[in-house]
Amino acid sequence: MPGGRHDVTASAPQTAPRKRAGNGAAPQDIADDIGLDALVGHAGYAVRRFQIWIFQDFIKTLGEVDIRPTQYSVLTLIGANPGLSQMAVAKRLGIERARLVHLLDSLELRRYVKRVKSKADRRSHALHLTAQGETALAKFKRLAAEHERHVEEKIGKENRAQLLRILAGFT
Amino acid sequence: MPGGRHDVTASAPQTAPRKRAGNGAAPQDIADDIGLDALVGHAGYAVRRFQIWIFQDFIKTLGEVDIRPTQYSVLTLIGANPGLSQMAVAKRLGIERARLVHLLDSLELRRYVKRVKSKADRRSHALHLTAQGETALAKFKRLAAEHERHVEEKIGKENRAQLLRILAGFT
DNA sequence: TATTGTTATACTCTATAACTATA
DNA sequence: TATAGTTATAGAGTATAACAATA
Repeated sequence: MPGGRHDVTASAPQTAPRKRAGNGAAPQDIADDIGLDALVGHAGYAVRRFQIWIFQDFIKTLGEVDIRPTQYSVLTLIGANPGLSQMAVAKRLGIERARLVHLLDSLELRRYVKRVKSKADRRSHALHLTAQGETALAKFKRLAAEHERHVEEKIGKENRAQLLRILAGFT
Repeated sequence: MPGGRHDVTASAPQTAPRKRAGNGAAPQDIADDIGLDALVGHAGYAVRRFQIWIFQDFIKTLGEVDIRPTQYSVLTLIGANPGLSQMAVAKRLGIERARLVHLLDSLELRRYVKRVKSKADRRSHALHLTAQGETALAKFKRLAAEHERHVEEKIGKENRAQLLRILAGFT
């Protein structure tokens, strides 16, 4: 990528913000003084930019184990609620059930998850982590916690807590 | 859509939050008591879910004019900075320049934008709104402001302001 | 009839690479 | 040689529709 804003290479800039004051999150590394007009007042714009940054840091931090945010959320949910059906997981995480099929295919191939035929309802599968999946998830959680520290370094501990409080209703 | 969490049909629930206390953003309409475990502590998860909600409300609110968030951001940026090159717009908004080509193709087809050959650098195009584009953008901004009010109703005026402050560095 | 998992298709978005015309 | 715009391709992700097995 040609040195764009999506660059996550420097994960903790915290060292003295330049130009526009702010909280340590410095977007304008290079001098482009282009006004955003109405965009600065739109929550969606800021949220989207932040979400891109945060996902890229997550992907990078968990790069060594090749786990992406959605895969992590699926594994965590199954780990905390063994026996869930695919529909239940899809609904809880807001993933299309058609897409979950492929996500689980790949997680099953990697031996993290197994589909067990449900006896109660023979249409559905009960989802479980394998022993290997449990071990792996523990490591993923440690890396995810590291990613979370990057977020703190980026926006500040207090602001991160505020954010979680404000958005708690959407989880 | 089978009544999922992505449902944006009821845009302003504000009327008495049920179950988990919170700020009016109610995710658990139906009784599924599935624990999220580590996910509740991850800013990225909450931010992603919120971003999906906010974009869907934007798309719905600007549905009558068929303008999506990215198109709106491009039009707004050009409107505020006439003569920008495609590279400048792409960099400022964090869009791949390859993708911007198609975005501009469609906006040019709809007569909102025109590409003018730059005399200074004959490789680049100076981007401008057409008269029609100016008029249309004014309407888009009114609708976007309406969308922004939906956000306020959803998370609260104070929280929205906090959010903008916390994420100001990412715009 | 309705639901679960599945397959398939289309469209959006991201990430690259390569080409052209300029610089 | 480097850059601006373009074209093309591959991979996620989203949104649908339809089908088989089962309820």
